[in-house]
Amino acid sequence: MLFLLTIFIYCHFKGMEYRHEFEDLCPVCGDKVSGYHYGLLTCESCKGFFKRTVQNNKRYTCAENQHCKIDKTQRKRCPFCRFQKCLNVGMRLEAVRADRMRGGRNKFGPMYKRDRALKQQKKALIHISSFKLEPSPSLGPSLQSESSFSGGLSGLLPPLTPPDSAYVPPYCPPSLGVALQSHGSTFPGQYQYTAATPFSSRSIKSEYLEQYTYTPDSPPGYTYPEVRLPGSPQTSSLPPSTPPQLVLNLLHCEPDEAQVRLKVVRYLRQEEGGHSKQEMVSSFRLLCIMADQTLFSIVDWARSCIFFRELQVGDQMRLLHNCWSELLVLDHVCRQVQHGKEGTLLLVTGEEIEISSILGKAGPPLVSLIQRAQELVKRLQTLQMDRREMACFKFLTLFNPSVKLLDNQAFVESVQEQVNGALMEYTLYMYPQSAERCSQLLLHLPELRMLSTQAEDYLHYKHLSGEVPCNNLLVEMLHAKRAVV
DNA sequence: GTAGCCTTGATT
DNA sequence: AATCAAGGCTAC
Repeated sequence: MLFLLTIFIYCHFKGMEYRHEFEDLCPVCGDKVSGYHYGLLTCESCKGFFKRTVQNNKRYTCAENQHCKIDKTQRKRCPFCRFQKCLNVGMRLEAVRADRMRGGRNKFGPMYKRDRALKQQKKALIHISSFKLEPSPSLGPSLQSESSFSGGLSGLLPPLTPPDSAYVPPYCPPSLGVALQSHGSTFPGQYQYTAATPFSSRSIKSEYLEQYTYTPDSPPGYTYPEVRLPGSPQTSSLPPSTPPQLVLNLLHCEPDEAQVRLKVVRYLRQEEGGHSKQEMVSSFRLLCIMADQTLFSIVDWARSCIFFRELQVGDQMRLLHNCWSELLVLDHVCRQVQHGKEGTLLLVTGEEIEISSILGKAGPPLVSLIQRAQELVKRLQTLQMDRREMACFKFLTLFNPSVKLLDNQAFVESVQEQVNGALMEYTLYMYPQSAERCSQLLLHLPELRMLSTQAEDYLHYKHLSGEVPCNNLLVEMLHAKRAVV
């Protein structure tokens, strides 16, 4: 009986949500919608705000912690957060015309039409079956269905018991357990859209889809390629009309590179300082410390991540034990893809080193590892893999459904599926001219896995010969995995 | 700077 | 001719 009541309440709640969805409320501030503006249905004021911001290249700063609530009454208080929300819900920079031409239509016309039809369809469906738990998957995500609610994504998750943060499995190795449960080490500044970045170095070209970078400190000369040119052939079925919200959310989980860099550099200095000048810290040892610190930041990233933080600590550990080396390799590879300079490697510390200088000193196993990784980097560079796709890769790696003995296997599988779907949708949306882009990207995951296995083997070998510093997370992970397998 | 209303002009 | 999403104008 209680079960039925729960179902009823749940249905009722979902029903309310759907009703909400079709009310004409601005996804940014909740005010009344006045029409499609810059990619989606918004109110007149947010339309104007978005236009002023983009046209005048405005830069705002947030006086709080960049999480200000934006509603009708408070929308004027923090333009930074308002603009961030505009971007988050999917307002399109490229719909603001650089030439300020008035009137006419832009390329979004068909998209608006399609969205209207989709909304109608969905409305009809909900009218017919108002007690259905989930909307028909065949309808696909609506333009604004998820973005209309600040907590929209949690609605996608199955109901879960709250994570039991006090529980530590008996086999829990010390430092990972501590890292997973400590609450003082998260990065305060996660990646956020900043009002300054998208327009800082160039003007917005009307009708061109420019992909803007989210990193405040990405190399100044590096711009992402322009895709979906006006004349580019479209596939027979229209690409999705907005980027899937999930992909945007995944990117938001990314840690602040500058913070990670600072942390690692600080730790390395401390480590170097602890030794006298005579006993210089070996480069391999430094490399281990760097990797170790990177691993800590990866664990920190995972802990604060959407989906992952919903899991119980036991499952969190199992997932991390499974993929730590893959995530480390992926971190390295992604950094190189973004770095984009052939012949040099960009370290997590921000230092740039010549590959030739390493190859000269390193032994054959490390040389092979570096070369193999560089080949992967090259292939991903050719594909021009973007940051959002990289964020998806991290999640696909972390939520590996083949990990055994999980308490919540179904959840991990569902995340894998959701991210996979979102990546597919994202690539279709962003790169409609290459329908097979998603699979082209995914083809590289096995190589990533093989690389990480090779790296683990190398580390294990080095560990056995006593060259890896003790008491680090790296070794702990190495042992944990080998103990299980 | 904000936001409501006005003008414009390609598309239908 | 009607539509409607761009940019413009202006009282606040």
